[in-house]
Amino acid sequence: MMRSHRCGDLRGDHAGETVELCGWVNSRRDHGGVTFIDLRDRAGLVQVVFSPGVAAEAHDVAQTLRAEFCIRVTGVVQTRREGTVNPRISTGEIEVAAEAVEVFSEAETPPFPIDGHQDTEESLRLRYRYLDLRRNHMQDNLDLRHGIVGAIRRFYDAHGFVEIETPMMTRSTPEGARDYLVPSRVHPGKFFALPQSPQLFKQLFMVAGLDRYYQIVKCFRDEDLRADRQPEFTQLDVEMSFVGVEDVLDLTEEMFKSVWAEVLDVSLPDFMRLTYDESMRRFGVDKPDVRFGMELADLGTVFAATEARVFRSALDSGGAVNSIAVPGGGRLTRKELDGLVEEAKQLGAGGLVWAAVTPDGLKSPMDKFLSDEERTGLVGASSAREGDLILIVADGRVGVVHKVLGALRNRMGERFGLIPELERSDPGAWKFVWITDFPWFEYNEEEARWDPIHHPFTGVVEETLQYLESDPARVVSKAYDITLNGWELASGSIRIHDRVMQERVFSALGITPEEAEERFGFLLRAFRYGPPPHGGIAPGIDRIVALAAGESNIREVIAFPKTQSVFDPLTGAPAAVDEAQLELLHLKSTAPPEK
RNA sequence: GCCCCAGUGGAGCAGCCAGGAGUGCUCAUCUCCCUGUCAAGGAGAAGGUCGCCAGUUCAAAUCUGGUCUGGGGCGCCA
Repeated sequence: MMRSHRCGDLRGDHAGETVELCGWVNSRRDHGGVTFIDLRDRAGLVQVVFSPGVAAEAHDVAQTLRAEFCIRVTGVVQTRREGTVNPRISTGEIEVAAEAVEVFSEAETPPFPIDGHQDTEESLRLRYRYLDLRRNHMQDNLDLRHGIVGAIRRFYDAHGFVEIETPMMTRSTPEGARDYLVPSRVHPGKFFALPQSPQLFKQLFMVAGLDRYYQIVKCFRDEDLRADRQPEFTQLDVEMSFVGVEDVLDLTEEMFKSVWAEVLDVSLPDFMRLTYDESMRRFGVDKPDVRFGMELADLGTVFAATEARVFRSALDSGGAVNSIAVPGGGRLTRKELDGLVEEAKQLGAGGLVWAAVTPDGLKSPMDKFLSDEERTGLVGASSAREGDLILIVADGRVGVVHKVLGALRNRMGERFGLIPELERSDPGAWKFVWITDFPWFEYNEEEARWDPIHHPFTGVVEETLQYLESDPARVVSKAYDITLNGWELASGSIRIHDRVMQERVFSALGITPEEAEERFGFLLRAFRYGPPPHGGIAPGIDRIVALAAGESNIREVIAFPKTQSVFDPLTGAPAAVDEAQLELLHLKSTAPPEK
């Protein structure tokens, strides 16, 4: 070994020891005589002192060192003189008196500072990701990811699960997200698809009797990116046989508790549970951030007899009038209020009615259309206090009302500082919520048909089976999500294991037996051979780690992520390929030539 | 496909609303000084086609249109 210790591991106990350290020059403080180097490795920083009187040769070399040179230092650990201790670094009680230094390699001046005192534009960080990953912060994130993945594996190992790999080159299924395709050289004109999830394979494991399966696996979806979405991402894929909804919920909750205990030393309380309906009614979204209040209020009763046209027509057409009360929102300027109206329109609302609760009563563009009872009822039902701002959305479509107010609630929560800063050691900082009883179907306006909210293999709650053909909106599924602080962390369901039942569902989805055979024939065939009752869940690893790390986007916990336009500034991928390569794959590009 | 924000020496920002010479700040870089600093300090220097293209104007970093890149969001994401 070239080194005896890691820089960041040295402590007072090491005083007197001769050590060999390898690392990068974090900073240099040259006093002409004595020269200090902060040496950095994965474990952290340590101060190295070069004194001309102690080691003249090493001191000469120290003068030539620059940021990010990779070096080895041999020296003696000594406790620092009184008054020179640095409490801001973990090794601050000691320093290393250099006796010799070896320069492994010099470094050009880096394109951005590595010592982590200022943010850098992300595209630059990604182009030089290897330098970005030199930062202790990024290394800590990757280390946390490793720790979480390890804890997950230990948990499932201890519960009798077996990790099995599934193919990366598989068959395209036209539902769901767009696929990434892999052309076949051997089969002209045919394509493999990269998996959006190993869904069908894990169900086949259950048919096979493999009982308890899990896998930590890459999945691929060709959709537009977000802070919590990358085209390739990692899932913890889990499936179990002979279980119902409660069994999966219990075990998964136990898993999260075990990971948080092991990795963050936090003992999580039992997870909150909300049905989908309750979540939508109270928070307007199916991934509620319950770290703050500002819940939606239903004003249907208040405005039951209203003359105000926007409210009247919304209620008459079977829609809803809902509000939120933004604490302290009354201080917004007219311009800011106009901005909110614009935001609401952008989100799909016809408009947004605001009403400020002032000492002189309501101040609102709607005020003249309201009766006294309505004014009182509005403030009361919205739980608004003086100084608050009530935001009201009315629409003939309840879904629009929820969507707009749900989004505004999240934005207002952030803008008005209602979301407490994450205190990672506080069990109360982690608001896990189970969302259950999802509707089975959602209406697809564009295609004028009913689509599954989860996927076509999702089980149906028996009591609602009767509506499968007559009233799809009333069918409840055996699907569930875990959300954490407003992020969807996991999705799962109990599956259909009965072939006849599965065919009935396909039929309700408008999938003919021929189409079903074409797309999922291999699953249906498998289901002829004694499939067990089964179900599972698939938490997103990138999101879990990002939340645990306190990051607001998953790129911070992925070593080599892509930009929002699906580009990797480091490698330049995606890139053009030779005509010959295309020919071999029986492909011809129709893309216009590059400028 | 759509909406919003940003792009100014190597990094991070201010300047833009209200047009008047590339003006400023912090850090980095280079030279010199300095034996206890720790985001060292002091003195000096070098470094920019204000993302790009067009328009308005006597004059554009600044106003207008377009475009590219990055970020946040809507749509999309079974």
